[in-house]
Amino acid sequence: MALEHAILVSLLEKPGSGYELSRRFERSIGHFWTATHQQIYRVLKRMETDGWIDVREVPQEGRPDKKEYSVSAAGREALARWLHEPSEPESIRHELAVKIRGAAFDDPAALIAEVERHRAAHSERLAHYLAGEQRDFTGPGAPAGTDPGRELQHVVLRGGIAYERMTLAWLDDVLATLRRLGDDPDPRT
Amino acid sequence: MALEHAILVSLLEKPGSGYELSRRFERSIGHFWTATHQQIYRVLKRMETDGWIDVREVPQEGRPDKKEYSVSAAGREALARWLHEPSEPESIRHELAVKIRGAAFDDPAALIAEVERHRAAHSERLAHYLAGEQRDFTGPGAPAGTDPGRELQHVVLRGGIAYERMTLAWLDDVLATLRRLGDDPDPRT
DNA sequence: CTTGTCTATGCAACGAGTTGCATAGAGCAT
DNA sequence: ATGCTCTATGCAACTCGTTGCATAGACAAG
Repeated sequence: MALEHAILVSLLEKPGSGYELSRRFERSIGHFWTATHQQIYRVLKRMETDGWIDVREVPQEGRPDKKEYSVSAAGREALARWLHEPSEPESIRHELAVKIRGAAFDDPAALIAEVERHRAAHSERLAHYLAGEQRDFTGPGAPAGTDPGRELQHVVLRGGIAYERMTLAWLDDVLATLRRLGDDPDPRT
Repeated sequence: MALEHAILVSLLEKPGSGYELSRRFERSIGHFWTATHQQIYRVLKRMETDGWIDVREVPQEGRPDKKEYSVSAAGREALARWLHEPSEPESIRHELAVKIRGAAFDDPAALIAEVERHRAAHSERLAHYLAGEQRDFTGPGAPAGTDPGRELQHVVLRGGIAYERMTLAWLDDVLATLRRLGDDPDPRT
């Protein structure tokens, strides 16, 4: 039930259309919350009905018109209410972990390529986060000053970076374990 | 679409009833995959229809009878097929991250108690994982030997431990940031 | 003897999330 | 002309996941 609130935060950071939101959810926000354009359009409609957001038709040249959404006073209140509610610590759903335990009943070595694929994807994500951090926060061209919004965006990004680094180290551990089991499936023979 | 496969892995590790599975999903398996008993009963029924698992009525004393499920040959094949399919790297859904970015439009200091609650929960989980690791893998009473299944369970557990340690460090970073913003909301005043 | 807890299974309804498809204007390449 | 990609929005159908409720036997506490 947090997609509404993720959209509110994103629209407060910068108003935009459903399409633009879906692009943002592929990028910065998507690092910690994903959503398809379908979900976004449907939820935007409900939020509009509930009076959480205002719409403005924006005619454009060279491309279809868009509906630009921005957060209303009622939307800000809804966000504040949610921020003050307690929430549950996240439960992880790691498909790869299921596969690793499942590999005990199949060929562990067959998983190596799959784990390497995941490792490459996480490595790419880390590089992407680090580039974003340089660009927006720590690099020479990054804006100076102590804007609370920027500080908070930065600490969330640092979380993403820490997550990817931890995951890379763990996947190396997994690969070493799988290779060990492949080399030496049964030391008694 | 991995709940079926998580159940297959769990039943291969040890056959059991829907109730027992739901307990396991609260514990070891729940560390990387969660499910309520409702979901488990529904999926078990479908898996039985599909011939992936066999049932055995087990009369019990002092408690209601149970249906013990075990994986059939077709179930093992289904698991093997899934293991050889590529899967997408996980997308995280971190509600707390949304709240942290949202705090820029509310009072950042008001989030401190919430973050501390999460920190305590993760700290408890870490202690729980470490106790399990001692008991089952690294402690003096732990079984010796190089069973591939145990090795793989251990590497998954190490992943959980790494995740909780990383999360605790990040939450400390978040707390420091929130406190800094609270002490010094606007240095120009 | 009633209340509460634990084991054990399940239905019904709802909400969240995914997938496939459709439309439509603009620009670009062949 | 035709097909391809990008922006922009949306419907319909489906699966996944959660919540509330119901049943029922055994046991323990008051």
